[in-house]
Amino acid sequence: MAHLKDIARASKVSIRTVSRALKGNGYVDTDVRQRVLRVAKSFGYSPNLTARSLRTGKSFDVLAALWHVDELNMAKLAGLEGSLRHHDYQLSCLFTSAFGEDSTKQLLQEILRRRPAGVVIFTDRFSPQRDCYIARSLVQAGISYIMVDSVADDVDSVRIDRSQGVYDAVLHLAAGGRQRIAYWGLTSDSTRWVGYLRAMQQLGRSPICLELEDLGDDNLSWATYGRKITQLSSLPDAIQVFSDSMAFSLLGTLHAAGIQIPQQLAAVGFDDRPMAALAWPPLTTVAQPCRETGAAAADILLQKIAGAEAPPQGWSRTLPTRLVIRESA
Amino acid sequence: MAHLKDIARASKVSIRTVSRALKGNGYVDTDVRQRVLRVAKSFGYSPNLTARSLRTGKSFDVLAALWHVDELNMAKLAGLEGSLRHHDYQLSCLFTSAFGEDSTKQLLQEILRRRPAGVVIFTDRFSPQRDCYIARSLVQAGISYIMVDSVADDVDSVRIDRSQGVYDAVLHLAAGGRQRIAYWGLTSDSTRWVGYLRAMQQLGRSPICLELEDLGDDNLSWATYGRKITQLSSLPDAIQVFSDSMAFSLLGTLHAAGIQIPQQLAAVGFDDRPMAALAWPPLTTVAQPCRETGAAAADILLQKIAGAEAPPQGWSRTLPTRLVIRESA
DNA sequence: TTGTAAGCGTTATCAC
DNA sequence: GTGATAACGCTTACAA
Repeated sequence: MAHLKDIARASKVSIRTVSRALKGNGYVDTDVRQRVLRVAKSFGYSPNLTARSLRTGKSFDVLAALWHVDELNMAKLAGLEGSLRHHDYQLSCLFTSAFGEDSTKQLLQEILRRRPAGVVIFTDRFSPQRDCYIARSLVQAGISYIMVDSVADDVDSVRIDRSQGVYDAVLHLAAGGRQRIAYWGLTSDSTRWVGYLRAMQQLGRSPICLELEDLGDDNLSWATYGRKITQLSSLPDAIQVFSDSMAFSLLGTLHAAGIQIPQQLAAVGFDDRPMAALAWPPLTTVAQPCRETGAAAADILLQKIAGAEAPPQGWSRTLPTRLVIRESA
Repeated sequence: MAHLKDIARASKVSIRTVSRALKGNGYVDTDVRQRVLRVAKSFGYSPNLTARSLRTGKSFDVLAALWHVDELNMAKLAGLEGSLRHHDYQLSCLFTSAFGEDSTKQLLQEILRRRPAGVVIFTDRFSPQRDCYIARSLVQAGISYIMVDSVADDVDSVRIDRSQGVYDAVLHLAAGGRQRIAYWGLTSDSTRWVGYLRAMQQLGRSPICLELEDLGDDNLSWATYGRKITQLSSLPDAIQVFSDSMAFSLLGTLHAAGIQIPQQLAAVGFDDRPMAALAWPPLTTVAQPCRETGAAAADILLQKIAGAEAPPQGWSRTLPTRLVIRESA
């Protein structure tokens, strides 16, 4: 692998001149520049990034830390990497699942050890206090960060407008003539529930929550709940489901109970996992803007790294979802 | 951030001694070592990896290149990262989807530019020639590599014994009393088909292939094919399906056609995606050993990086699948 | 057992 | 415009 020195020798100029010619940041005679560029190309030169980093004190590594190993995060990661690469940054990953006890501390240590230019935290959406702690620690260490999907509102995060997504879906159900639109989900994520309530209020209807009384029992699977739904004395004619996963369970259960979808009951999921298109009937669902989320995270993080001022509304950004209408509703 | 110099000054010894004390590779007086270690700890010292890399000429970056953005690769990636981290290597990612035309060339250029210690190629299982080309290029550039799931047999790759997986599944179906066990899949991946044929031969039965005559038409979705299956004049009583995705389509279709699963027809998928457990009925399927695949890739790659001799049978390794029995078969 | 000094490949300062 | 030369923080011969 060729070095600056080799090119300097071959072009009969000094290293400094080669450096200037290649980066185009100083005055170099046009002829000399041409020659140097040609030689560099013929040598297949590409700078040693390690040396550059050491000298400039700058890193071009962005570290992503992930809790959930799933396809949604994978797509967000892909969007992130594409944007970073476009700006000559590289993406490294850290899967927290491989950490043991005291994983947050270990994660932070590992981050500090690697001295990345910035960090992207893909939160698990269930630990706002942890998010805050991590954010504080990183700020203190002088490392730029952006989170993805944090529900803590005092950290910089790219968020997805889940509330609006559910709102849109419920209005779609109503527009389709559905009268009794229910919600089946978890209270631990309030954003979707809030969107449902807003929509029902907008429609002037009373909310119907399918959260059954013994939901606290973790041993009952979603499928079991689905079966309970089919046994309700009065079935709703539409259900907004928390996630595609739960919607899948429900769909099968409804089929098994002989309930026609969407004729008797419409169902809408959330996430738009690839499987949604393969369900029977193909699942209408609220799509997360995965690639865009990753791209937005890259955009914000690079600005922070560059030392830009935070915009008046802060760094956080909320991206819209997209209702994907298929056959289930 | 503290440097070796700072610790040396504070401990009243030379940089060299600090280095030795911390790495434990030379003779250092016990007292001195204790003191240095204490000071280093109080300073929160951690070595500058960039400087170390530059000096030693070694990189501790492993680069993973991925074609498919899905949860299976994500799990393999997680397994890979965990193992690498355990050996103080870090994992960087490159998603080929973000490359434009001529993506293979671009990918190789990007790999060379970054000078990683090694490369893991997560192939798309459909381009053996490309795999070979990439492998040759990397070897020529002196970069250690390992592939994941390559179907080219002259490259080093961690493979999954899909053939055996399907074989096991078909035998399971037979053990459950199924008489007419069919296979529904793509010919483009022959490994699974071969496993099916082997099993049927072992059972002394004739294979039943559900690949319908107009399978060449890409516009027909899997669901459409599923419907065709329900319309067969004589239905099989078990189907080994190519993938969980296709099995999902099929399951819904069969339900819609009023076919009881597994009573009338048993179905087995392949992959064990998380969704499989949520299907109705929960899908019996052949699980890919994702984390293990990633770990094996790390293991082999690190050996190659260390300059170890290839074992007599070559670097490639084939991992067993695991039959996950749920309710669909 | 410990210290001195050179060097990894780049970038940046300054004088010519 | 261009060229010596120092410096980034670490590792490692070699000397003491």
